[in-house]
Amino acid sequence: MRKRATAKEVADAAGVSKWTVIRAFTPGASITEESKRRVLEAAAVLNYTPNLLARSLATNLTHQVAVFVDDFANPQKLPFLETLTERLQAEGLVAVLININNHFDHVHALLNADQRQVDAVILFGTAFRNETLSDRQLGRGMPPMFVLARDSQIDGVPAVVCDAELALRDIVDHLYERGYRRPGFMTGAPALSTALRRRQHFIDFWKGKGVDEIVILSADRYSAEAGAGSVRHYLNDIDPAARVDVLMCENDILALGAMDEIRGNFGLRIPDDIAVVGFDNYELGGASCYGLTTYEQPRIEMVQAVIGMIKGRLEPETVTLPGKLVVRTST
Amino acid sequence: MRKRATAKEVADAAGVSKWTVIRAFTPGASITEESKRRVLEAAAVLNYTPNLLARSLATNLTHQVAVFVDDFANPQKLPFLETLTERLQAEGLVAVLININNHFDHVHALLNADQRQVDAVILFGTAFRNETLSDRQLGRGMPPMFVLARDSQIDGVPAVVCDAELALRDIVDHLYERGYRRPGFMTGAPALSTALRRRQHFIDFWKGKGVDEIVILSADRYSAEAGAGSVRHYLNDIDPAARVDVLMCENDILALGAMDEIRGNFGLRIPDDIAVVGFDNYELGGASCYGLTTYEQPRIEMVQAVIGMIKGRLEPETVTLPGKLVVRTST
DNA sequence: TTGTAAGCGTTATCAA
DNA sequence: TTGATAACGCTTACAA
Repeated sequence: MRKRATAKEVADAAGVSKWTVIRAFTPGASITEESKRRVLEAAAVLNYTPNLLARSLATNLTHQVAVFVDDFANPQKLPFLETLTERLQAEGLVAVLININNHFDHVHALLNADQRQVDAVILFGTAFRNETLSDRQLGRGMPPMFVLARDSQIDGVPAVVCDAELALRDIVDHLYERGYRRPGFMTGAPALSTALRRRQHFIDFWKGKGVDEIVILSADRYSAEAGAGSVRHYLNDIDPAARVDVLMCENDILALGAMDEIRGNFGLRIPDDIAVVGFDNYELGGASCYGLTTYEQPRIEMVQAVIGMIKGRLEPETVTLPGKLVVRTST
Repeated sequence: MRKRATAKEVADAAGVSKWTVIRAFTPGASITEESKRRVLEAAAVLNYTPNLLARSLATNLTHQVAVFVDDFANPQKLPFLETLTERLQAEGLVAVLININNHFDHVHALLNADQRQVDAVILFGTAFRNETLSDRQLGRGMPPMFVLARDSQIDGVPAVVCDAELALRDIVDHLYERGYRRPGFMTGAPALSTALRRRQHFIDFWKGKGVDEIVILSADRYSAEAGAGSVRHYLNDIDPAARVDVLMCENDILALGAMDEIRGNFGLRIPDDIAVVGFDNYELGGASCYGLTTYEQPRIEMVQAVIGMIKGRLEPETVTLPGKLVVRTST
C-alpha cells in the first residue's frame, strides 16, 4: 500500500501547525511569505500534495461530473467526448465516463453517481423515463442532471440540443430546391428516435411543401450495419418506379451504411438514383467516396452551454442551438 | 445545496447506533435480521445510501481508474472505451476519462489523478517519457500505471499490446503472396509511431523476404485528412513507374484517408495500381466502398488483461496478445 | 497571521 | 451482536 504524506506530517517537518500547511496550499489564504516558503519546502521534500478526496468530503464538492453514454457505435461521440472532457478540465472538473448497458442501467448508474457524490450528471445522447426512481429520489438527494444532444424526458431536467426544427427546415428546403419529391426517412433505435425530433420535423416540412407521402425506414440501432440492413430490406421489396428519390438518415453512420448498400449491393447511383442525407457531419462522411450531405451540430456551443449550467453561470433551462447545413455530392 | 441522509440519522430513526446501520449495508457483516430490517426500513424512508466518498477516505480505495487519452481522431478509440468502461464497471470500478492535451499534459493529469486517489491509471494509446517527474515521485505515492495499446516507455510500467511482430509477419506474408514487391509504409504522429513498432517490423519482414527498399511516408497525425495529405504529397512527386504497389498505413483512419486520395484525386485503382492495408479493423473500413484489408487487435483480451492486473489477479508485467488478419478487397 | 476545536461520513478495532 | 473510540485528511469558524 502506497503511503502519501499528510498535511500533519508536513506541518511537523516545517515546524508549523497543519492548518498553516493547508493555508500554504490555499490560494489567497492569509499566511506570511516565510511560513509559506518553509511549508512548500517541507512539502517538496516529503512529496506532499493535498488529498482531494478528503477535501471533497469536507467541502461536499468533488469536481467530478458523471457522463452517461449508451451508444458507442456512433463515431460522432468521440469529438463530443473530446470537447466535453477538454472544457470540463479547463474548469477544474473531470468526467467520469459511465457506460449505460444491459448490466448497468440508468437507475444503477444514477444511484452510483449519487453515492460517489458527483457534482452533476450529463446524460449524453441518452435519457430515460423515470419509472423506477420516485420523484422524491429524483428531486432531492440526486445530483443536478442535464441532457446533452437529445431531448429530455424528465420534468425539470434541462436539455441542450441542436435546433432540429431549424436543421430540418434547411435540409428539406435544400432537397426541395434540388428537385427531390419522393422523400424517405430512416430512423434508428426507436427509443432515441422520437427524442431527436428529426423525423417529425422532416415530415412536417415536406407536408408544408405539399409532399404528403413520406416513406419511413427503420433501423434498430445506430450503426452502419443497421443502416445497410434497413435500406436493403426496403430496396428488395420496392418497385423501382415507386422508389424514394432521396433518403434522409437520422445520423451519418446510418447514412454511410445505407450508401454502401445502395451502391455496392444494388448498383444504384448516388445521388442520381437515390440521394442521401445524414446528420452530424462525421469526418468520414466528407471523404470523396461518400461526399455525404449532412448537418453539423454546434458541438462546442452545446458543450459550453451544459458546462455553463453546471457551473451556475447559466440558468438551468433547455437550450436549443443552431447548427449548419453541409452540402456535398450525395444530394 | 442538496442534503443527503447520513448513517447517524438513519441510526436515530431506527433506534440503533450508526455502526449497526453501517453493518446493514455491509454484505456479510454480523447483524440480526431484525436489526437489519429496521435499519433498511428507516433508510428507505430517509432515502439513505452510503457515501462512497467517505468510504473511500476511510478505506483508501476509490474504485476509480483514470484513463488517459490523447488522440480522439481515431474512431477505434470508441469501441475500446466501450469495452473498457463496461468491464471496469463489471468489476465495481469506474473510469475517469482524462483528455491529455496542450492545456493538460501527462504530468498535470498524473498529479491530479494521484490527488484524486484513483486506484490506477491507464495510459490508453498514449505514453510519455518521464522528464518532469522524479523517480521518487513516480515510484512512491503515484497510483499504479498501465499502458494500453502501445509500448510503455517507462521502466516498471507494464504495457498490454497487440503482438506487432506476429501481426506484421502475417501482413507481410499476405502481401508477398499476393505478389506485391514495392512496399510503402505510412506512419502517423512520430511520438506514437515508434512505440507501436509496426513500421520496424514491416521493414524487417520485407527484408527477410529480400525486399530492402521500403518507402516511408509520414503523416503528422492519425486522421483521415493527414493520411490523405501524406499520400498526396507522395503521389505528386513520384514517377508512376517507381511508385509503391502496396501502401501499409499505421492505422485504419490513415488508410481510409489515403484511399480516398488515391482514388478520388489521382484516379488510381485499388488494389490494381496501389494496394492499401490498415490496422485496427475499424467498422467503416469494411464498408463496400473501402474493403480495407486490416488487422484486428484483440480488444477484449487486452482490456481484460489490464483490468486483471489492476485487480491483482494477474502479475503486472507487459503482455503481448495475438490479433487477427482481416483480408478484404484493398489487397 | 497562527493555532485550536469541531465536523465531513465513513471504516477498523476492540470491548461489552 | 452491538456500541464505543479512534482514525481517514481535509475545511470551516473562531479564538489567540
